Amino acid sequence: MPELPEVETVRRGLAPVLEGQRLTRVLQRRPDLRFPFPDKFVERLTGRQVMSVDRRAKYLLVRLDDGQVLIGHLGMSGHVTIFEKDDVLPEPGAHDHVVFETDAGATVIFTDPRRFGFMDLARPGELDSHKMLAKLGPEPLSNAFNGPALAAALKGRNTPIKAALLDQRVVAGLGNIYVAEALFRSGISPRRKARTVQGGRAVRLAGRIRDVLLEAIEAGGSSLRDHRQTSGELGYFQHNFAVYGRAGDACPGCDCDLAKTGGIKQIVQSGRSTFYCAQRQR
DNA sequence: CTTTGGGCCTGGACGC
DNA sequence: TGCGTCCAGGCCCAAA
Repeated sequence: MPELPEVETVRRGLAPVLEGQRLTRVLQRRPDLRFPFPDKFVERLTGRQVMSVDRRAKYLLVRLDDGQVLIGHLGMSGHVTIFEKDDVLPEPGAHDHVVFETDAGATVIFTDPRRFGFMDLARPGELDSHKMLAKLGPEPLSNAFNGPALAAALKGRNTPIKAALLDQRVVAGLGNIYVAEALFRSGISPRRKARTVQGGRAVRLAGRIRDVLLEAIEAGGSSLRDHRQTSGELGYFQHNFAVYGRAGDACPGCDCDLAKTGGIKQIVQSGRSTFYCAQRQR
């Protein structure tokens, strides 16, 4: 489940392969992913030069020389595989949905078994008003995101802080995993009312969100260097989570009696699993 | 306005 | 072994 760090890792893998290159061939192997591909998707991409590969929240933004922007989302199971000029290409898999070739001879294959991902092509000037991007909150690694800004976004919100942090209008790019990890590091219970996360709590939470994302990006970057041909998901797999997926375990640094507390709790909030330590998160 | 819940999609884990 | 069931979850949308 690619969240911001995994998407950033993919971006870093793609940037040197695509930037400055021309897309000589684009293969679209089915009519839709989560949504239908836009009209004339292949025609509008073929021959274009890539100016930059950027990221906004969990979206990849491939800016083209004619002002169009290719928007990509990995969904749950999406990933990208990069092949250099002389690499041997595998037979196409059932879930390899889009293939890009550059004039430098690189091939980029987008694979997504569950098809929760999508691709769209914004026309020049229409990126900011795109339905998926228009309402996004601040980038958590930007200067716009800090304690006071987070406190303001949470003010008056009656939902649990867990649900509020998953709302991409509050902060853009967090998913179920990093919300759990950031709340653990902050000592804040996922069940706490969002509106009560103010002042010092909000400052601490904003800081821990930054920390955990930066650490995960760093882990993804190191794995990327080790596995030149693939990007995405690796950071996720190699990262050690303190609470996510660890129901019943003692949390790191915990000195309380596991037999008494039962360790890390797993509950369901708005239909999703939440993991936390009831002793250290209040 | 806010909040909640359904639906999309497939592979893997699990139970019988 | 083989089948059925459930779960994972990002995001939009409809409904309350």
